[in-house]
Amino acid sequence: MADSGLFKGSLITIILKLLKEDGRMYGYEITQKVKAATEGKFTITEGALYPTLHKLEAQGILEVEVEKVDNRLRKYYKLTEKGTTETATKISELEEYIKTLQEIIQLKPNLG
Amino acid sequence: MADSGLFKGSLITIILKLLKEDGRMYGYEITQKVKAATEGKFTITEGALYPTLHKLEAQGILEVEVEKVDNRLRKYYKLTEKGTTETATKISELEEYIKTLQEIIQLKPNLG
DNA sequence: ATAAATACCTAGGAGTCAAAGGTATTTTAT
DNA sequence: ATAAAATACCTTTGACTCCTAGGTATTTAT
Repeated sequence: MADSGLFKGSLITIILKLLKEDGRMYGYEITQKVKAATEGKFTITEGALYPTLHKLEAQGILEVEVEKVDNRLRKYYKLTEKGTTETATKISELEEYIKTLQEIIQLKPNLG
Repeated sequence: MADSGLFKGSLITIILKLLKEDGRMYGYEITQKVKAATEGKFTITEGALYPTLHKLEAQGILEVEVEKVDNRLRKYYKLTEKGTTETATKISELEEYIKTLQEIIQLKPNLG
């Protein structure tokens, strides 16, 4: 997709997945991790990320621990119990969606 | 994704892919084909489809042939030459996107 | 006779993400 | 020493995509 942006719904699932694997992360760390893990193919912008983190926190999916490192603020996010369940759901929905999408994209011409 | 709608960008690619395989199709036919091919998992709504067809036509990606069948109007769409190129691009972009998405979703925990 | 299916359409709204701006500190390069 | 880049947070506004909900008209099934 070059730089035509993230797919609808994928942002939240990506965040949850990273938190599932890493235990806890702070916002800036998430942006860097995604960039590194995808070799720059995906970029999570801060304008999308921070509001989403706040929303997930308000929904009880994430919880926050604030820490001061080198006089700079860091807000570490991690999954709540509800968030862990939600993550599993989101990931399998995404996998299911991708599977269906691939089936369509790989449709062969009607022979005959 | 249950019925939480199509991913951003996938609608156009799906339309183009179907037209690539079928040669020409009319709007209503596209909605039925997608429903059938995905066993109801994807539904292309008419409110999304028709404006998109018009847009693609305006962009010179599709062209139209109007026919009257049983006194009912049908607008058959097919790819222009430009549309054929565009289709190839969109499909490989989508495949690339899916690949990256899967890499993220299948990330394993950092051992150690 | 009525409902469902076929076939087209649009206006308005909801939701997701990005662009572009802001603050403040620390590190690196000059 | 100074300037720039990186780290780390944030919000407002807007673009874009798709859906909801309505509409018209004909044909087929009940």
